[in-house]
Amino acid sequence: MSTIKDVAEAAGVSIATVSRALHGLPRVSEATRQRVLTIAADLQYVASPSAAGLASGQTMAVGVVAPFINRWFFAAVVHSAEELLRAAGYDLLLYSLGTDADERRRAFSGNVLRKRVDAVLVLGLQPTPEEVAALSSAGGPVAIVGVAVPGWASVRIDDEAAARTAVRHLVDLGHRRIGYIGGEPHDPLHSAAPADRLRGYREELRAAGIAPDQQLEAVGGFTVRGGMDAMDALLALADPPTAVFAASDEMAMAAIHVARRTGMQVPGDISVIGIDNQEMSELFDLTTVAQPVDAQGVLAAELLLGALSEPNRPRPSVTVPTSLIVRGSTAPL
Amino acid sequence: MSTIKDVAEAAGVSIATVSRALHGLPRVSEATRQRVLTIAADLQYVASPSAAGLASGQTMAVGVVAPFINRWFFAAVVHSAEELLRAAGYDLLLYSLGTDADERRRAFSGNVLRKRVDAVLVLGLQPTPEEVAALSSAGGPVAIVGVAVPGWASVRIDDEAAARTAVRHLVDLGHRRIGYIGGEPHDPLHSAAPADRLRGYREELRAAGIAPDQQLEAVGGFTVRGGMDAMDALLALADPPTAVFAASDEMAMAAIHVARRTGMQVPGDISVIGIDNQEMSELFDLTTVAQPVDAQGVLAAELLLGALSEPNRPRPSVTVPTSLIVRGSTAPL
DNA sequence: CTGAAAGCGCTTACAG
DNA sequence: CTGAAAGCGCTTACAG
Repeated sequence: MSTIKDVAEAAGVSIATVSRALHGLPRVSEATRQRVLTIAADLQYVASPSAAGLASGQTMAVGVVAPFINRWFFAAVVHSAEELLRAAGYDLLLYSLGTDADERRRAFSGNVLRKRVDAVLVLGLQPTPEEVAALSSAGGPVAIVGVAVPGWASVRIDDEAAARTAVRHLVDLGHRRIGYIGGEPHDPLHSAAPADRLRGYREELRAAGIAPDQQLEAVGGFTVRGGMDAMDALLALADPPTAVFAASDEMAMAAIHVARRTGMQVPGDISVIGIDNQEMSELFDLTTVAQPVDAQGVLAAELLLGALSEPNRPRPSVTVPTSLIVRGSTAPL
Repeated sequence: MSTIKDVAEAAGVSIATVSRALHGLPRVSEATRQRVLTIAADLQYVASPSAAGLASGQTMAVGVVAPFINRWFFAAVVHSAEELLRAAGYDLLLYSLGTDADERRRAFSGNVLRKRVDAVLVLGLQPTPEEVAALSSAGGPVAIVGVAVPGWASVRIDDEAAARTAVRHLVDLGHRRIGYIGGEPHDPLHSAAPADRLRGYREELRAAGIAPDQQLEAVGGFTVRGGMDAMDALLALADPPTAVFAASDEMAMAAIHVARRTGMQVPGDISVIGIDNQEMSELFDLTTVAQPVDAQGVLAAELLLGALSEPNRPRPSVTVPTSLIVRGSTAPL
């Protein structure tokens, strides 16, 4: 495990020169730089991140804060953001919060992240004003995916518009009794998307002259299990819906499964539409509103890297477009 | 952003005493300890990981090396391992390798991880002997999920046995012409499971007196897209299979979709079985060999923490059981 | 029980 | 173009 001193001795220069050469700084002769580079490679020298971080004040790490890493959207975004971040020399520190409020407080307190990372990427969480203040005071730039936060760079889809697109599609097919499968009413994670999607659902119904009916709004919690339970509840209604809009593809697929298990035809007896367009959706022949997930990860990484290199640059708020993908799970009433 | 000096001054003690008090070390009076703790909390003091790491030689971080973080198995294992690791005070550094050979070499070189993390958790990769040597020489303990490596703690299922269970189920139903959908023949990631599952498939066929037929072995690459293509190929055979064993649920679901799209009934015309038992599988009424994914993540974390606290303890190799889950995608010939 | 001091391995003005 | 030296914020023997 060689240190900078080993490299310096082998090269016959000071450790300061080694440091400069390795960082591509000026004030090192080309000949010296080459010699140092060669020797460093020979010795398999890698600077100690702890020492470099202590001396420079930079950790060269980015914290990724998400509710769950094992959910399609978050995993996909992290995956596509990682490549850029790593190429820029940053390591990724993972903080998946689960539903633990304490864990969340810790991650957002700023004190933990402040000394560990240079920047933070927040996924799918709606931070409270206190959390925004705490994380912002940590000093480093923050980028957030899924919701716009003043002062932070953000990337998201227009959740309300996406929901309206989905409902509009069902309305256009002649449906009037349209169910909704969404998130928890009191989401401990304060995710942003669910509330916007619910609002979009209601708005588009109203725009079509349909009065929203609370009975038609079921809780799916963005899980397969929850989606099944929600669909069970909707089908048990005295006056069940003829179409269902689920706020995620996973819940939509669960809904289709439940409908079929009950002996109903999809879309013959009931139409189902989701949001996401994930890999599996094609297998269910699911009509859905597609959101570009790779693009969101890449954009978030780019915004973060931009903020890191130009701290005073304004922090953009980017909205990426969604698009209706009509497959076979929806049909005219 | 308070430092240990701020705490020391406020408490009227030396920084050495603050450090001891905060770490729960002996040789600090209870009264002093309490005072320091209170003041540290007031000041929201958190020790700088860089400084602590440089001084102590411990990073309090664990590196997670996996091919893809956005695949069901890896995401689920990371998720369940994270909780324990974090509770023990370790941060998680994510290294997802993709298919980039250079990136893989870097992660496995030992030099990168050595100075960044105290231990490494490898997921679903079959390291070469050189990689084992390199990572082992880094000094810290390594745990690996998905394959046994001498000298490393490991957690896995018996992939060959799981495959045999799946094939045996089909054979018991009377099938003789059984297709296989598996990984790439020349997997750049050297994943371990695919080869073992293929071997199990062939072995069980032989045990049933059936000669393996290369034509029935299709490449699905563990993706939905690949699974669909593989099934297309199998169904296009002059003498197509009456049953298909896919090495993952995702590929199995893709196979079912393709069969149905072709107008076939599942399981009426063709039976399909997978491995995993992930959340979605119930939606496809998929018969599968279940593997306990949470347990694997938890066990891997425990083995790693155990090795961290007792470096000389032997490194166990744990095999967790799989079980056949019979649903509705398989039927007698 | 407590403190002074060395040292961890770098980066970065400052001199030359 | 290069080096000596200070300093980053801790931990940890060593004294007392």
